Amino acid sequence: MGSDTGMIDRWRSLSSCYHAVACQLERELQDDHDLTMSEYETLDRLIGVECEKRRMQDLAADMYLSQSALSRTVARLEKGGLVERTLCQDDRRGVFVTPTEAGVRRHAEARRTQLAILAQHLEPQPAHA
Amino acid sequence: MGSDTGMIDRWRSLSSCYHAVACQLERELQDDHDLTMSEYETLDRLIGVECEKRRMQDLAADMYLSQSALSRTVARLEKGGLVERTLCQDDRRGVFVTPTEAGVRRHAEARRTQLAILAQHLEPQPAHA
DNA sequence: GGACATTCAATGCACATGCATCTAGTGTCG
DNA sequence: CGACACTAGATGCATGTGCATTGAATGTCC
Repeated sequence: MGSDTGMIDRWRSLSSCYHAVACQLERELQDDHDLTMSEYETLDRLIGVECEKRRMQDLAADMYLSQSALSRTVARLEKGGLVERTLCQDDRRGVFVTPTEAGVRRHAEARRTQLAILAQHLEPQPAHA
Repeated sequence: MGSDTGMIDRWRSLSSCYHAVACQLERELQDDHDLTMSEYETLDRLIGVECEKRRMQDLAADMYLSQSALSRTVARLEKGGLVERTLCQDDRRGVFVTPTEAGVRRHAEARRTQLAILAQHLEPQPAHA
């Protein structure tokens, strides 16, 4: 039970740290760049990869979003002109998602906001500088 | 920029760890105890304290929930018979929230689920056993 | 005491999410 | 070829959330 409370403490600090960062990210990405955190993360996954074409499913794999949430997130990004959805010829069930030029720009801008916020919250303890 | 990517990595692992735990908590608390994670957390804050009377505002203070979300969470708990809301006599704007007997029981049951899940995810790295 | 700012909690509203379902395209086995 | 299981992604629906506002009670200043 000593270990129980230790575990709970770790969970609480993990949770509160996460929420502190997430809330601020959500707010500032929205205010300054008109992006949801999920939208930013999605763009980020699309751009941080050599091959700039990814199927929905591949995206979903390393994101915390459910399949339906991702589908709608991509729909929003497309509506905003930040990504394009194209049918996959090999397997016509699949959908390729590619960032547009505007998407790349928006991501670059938003990234600065993200870095600033992360620095603010995560910098103090440079576990492995 | 080396430090940037380190920071981003830390954020990603924080985020993915949080979501892994949170998703499972959300699901199992719901399925086994008919509780939202927020509802459980609220009960937890009410019970983990000697003085068993807390104003909404005090609750909100050490929770990640917004004021409105907390208000509705407490409303749901009350509807489910797990807490009671009573007017605060000193300051009649305030509201005291107290767990009912059923609330205490439900919390105790749910706590076992929580501990099991936390152990599963957080135990592997006993940073300070 | 009376007007005005402030605080606590509740509520209208818009929205992102997850679950379950649906549609369409693929694979498989006879 | 034809039936049936399976997979990819979209969508209906219910719900939990945050922001902005409201309503009531309190504090403050003259």
